[in-house]
Amino acid sequence: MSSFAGRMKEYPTISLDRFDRENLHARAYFLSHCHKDHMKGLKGPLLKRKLQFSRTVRLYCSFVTKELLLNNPKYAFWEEYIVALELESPTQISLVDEASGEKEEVVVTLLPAGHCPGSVMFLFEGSKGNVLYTGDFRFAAGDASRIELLHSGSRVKDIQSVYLDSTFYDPRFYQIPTREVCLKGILELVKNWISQSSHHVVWLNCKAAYGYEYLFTNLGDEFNTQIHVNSLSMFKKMPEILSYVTTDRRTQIHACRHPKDDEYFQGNRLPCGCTAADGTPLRIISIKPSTMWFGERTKKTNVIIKTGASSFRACFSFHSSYSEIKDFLSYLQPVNIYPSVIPIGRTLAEVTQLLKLMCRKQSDHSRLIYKPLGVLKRCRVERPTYGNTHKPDRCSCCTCLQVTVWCMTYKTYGLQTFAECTVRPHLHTVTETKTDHFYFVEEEEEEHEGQGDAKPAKEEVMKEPEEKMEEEGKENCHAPKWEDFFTTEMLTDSQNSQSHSCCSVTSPSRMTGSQTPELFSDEEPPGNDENFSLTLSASLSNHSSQNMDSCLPDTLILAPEQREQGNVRTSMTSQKEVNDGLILQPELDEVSDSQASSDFNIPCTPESKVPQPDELLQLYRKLASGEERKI
DNA sequence: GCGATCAGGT
DNA sequence: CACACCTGATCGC
Repeated sequence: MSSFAGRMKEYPTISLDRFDRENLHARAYFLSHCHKDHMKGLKGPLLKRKLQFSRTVRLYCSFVTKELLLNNPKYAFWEEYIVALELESPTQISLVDEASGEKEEVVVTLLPAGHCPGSVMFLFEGSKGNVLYTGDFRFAAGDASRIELLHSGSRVKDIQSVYLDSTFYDPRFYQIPTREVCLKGILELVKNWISQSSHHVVWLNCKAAYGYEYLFTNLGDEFNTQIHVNSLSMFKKMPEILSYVTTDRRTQIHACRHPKDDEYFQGNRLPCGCTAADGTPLRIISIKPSTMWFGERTKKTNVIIKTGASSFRACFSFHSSYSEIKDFLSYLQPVNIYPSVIPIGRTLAEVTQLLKLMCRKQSDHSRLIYKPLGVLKRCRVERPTYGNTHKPDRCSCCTCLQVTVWCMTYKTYGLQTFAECTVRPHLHTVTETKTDHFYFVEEEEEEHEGQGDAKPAKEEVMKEPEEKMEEEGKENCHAPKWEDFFTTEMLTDSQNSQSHSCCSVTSPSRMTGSQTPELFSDEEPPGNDENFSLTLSASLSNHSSQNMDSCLPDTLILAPEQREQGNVRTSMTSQKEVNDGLILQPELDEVSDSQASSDFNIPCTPESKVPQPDELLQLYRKLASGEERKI
């Protein structure tokens, strides 16, 4: 449940998903989706009064959210103040202080969040950088890379902060079966039951929340039926959903909920009654969608659990799992991540600490220059060596003794390239990329201010020396290992995602590798069931033992405790080595820096700042005079 | 009487 | 197996 206070550090005059307290002073409101925990204060009389006296304050949301919101009469007063925005369509919004007239412009883009109908993330782009507020979301691994508007050209945008749905950001929730797998399990369970006779019916015991609709549409398609619900009004303008629901209770699949004091519900399982129109008793099973999660080393997952003679739980999650969140964050690499939910049993400090591991490293700016180069094959060009046996590379464009370039190309995670000049550094700019080479050349201006000394011609500084790979051992011949680039914490995740890392087109459902979910599990002691259990027996397994499968030899993922212990040790070591200048850590820098490669054929990020010639000149002078650490 | 908040249940 | 929401008790205005 969201505990987000409503405001973002970068754009504090905006309020999102909270409408009380300080949020009463916002210049604009944003609603990510229509769940109550994101609507706190939305019907408050103070806010209502404020709107009546305002000419500019509006509530921005998706069209579907607007429809769902206004379906509730308590929120009807919002109608004239809501501005529905199209998905994936950047829109400029003026944030006006009505007292002073002061104005700030921000561009907002709604990105589908996969949480419930109408749910979106908000991407804000303005003077304080790019900020992503996720609302609640369920992304599968790899989904972020498919969202065009998170990219500028082929690169991921520079995200300053992510305000994150961290509901399951805890290693305990390492894996939640994919929607596809869960759906398959439910379809099979329903099929096995309702095919027995027309009096066999299924009750989907759904909470009163939006988000189950795709379950209805898939069941409807599969069994060519409609799903019985209490009301159609909220879907009246949504034909995609409307055609799958009905208020006619003569159907085999129900998602109705019990009306208050409904006599039918007393002692019965189906809220709308337990007999057919002709008086025949219905044979009812209930399926309760619930979140199920599985540990890192779990091999088998069961997406259906039998909880009683005629009751089941079915795996269903509105939120991304830990591994899905990590995949998402690894891809975006924001500078800051702020949790909007504290998982049960955790503290804010713990979650914040865990999220720090996923933030872009910000330390030691002076040593590193970030150069996003586009999409290349993974390769390491050079590894810094400080021993006597390895001769430093000489920069061929000048007297610079050593230029060390790290190249990591990894489509799923975005390209990061890092350059370090340890002696008399120059500012080099990438102008060309190839499969296994890239080139650094001097910037071409600087002519007007004459230091008069040699202006190096545009030429190659360094290529990949194939032989350098030998020192890494044979296993490193083809590509660098992830250990070389990330902390162990990140690595562990990367190991898990090796399969998708190498092929970003791989189905996201394959993210968790070898884990082949089983469809059904039985919590009941054996022998207490009716004949229906026979139809399931082939795929039943013991739920309580599911986490004991972790020792199976084909489980490749490390255990959490191993991972964490290893992480602490390795992180400390690598940090020391970084401090000692022995190992380069991948670092990112401001986007404006990245845009210096003017002849690189990927379009610039619109909001980024291209350095002016005079700024570059100053930079060069500082570098030349050995002031590199102040850059 | 109304709204906010919390606990507890599903 | 930790979603979101409802109900009821309590408190303050």
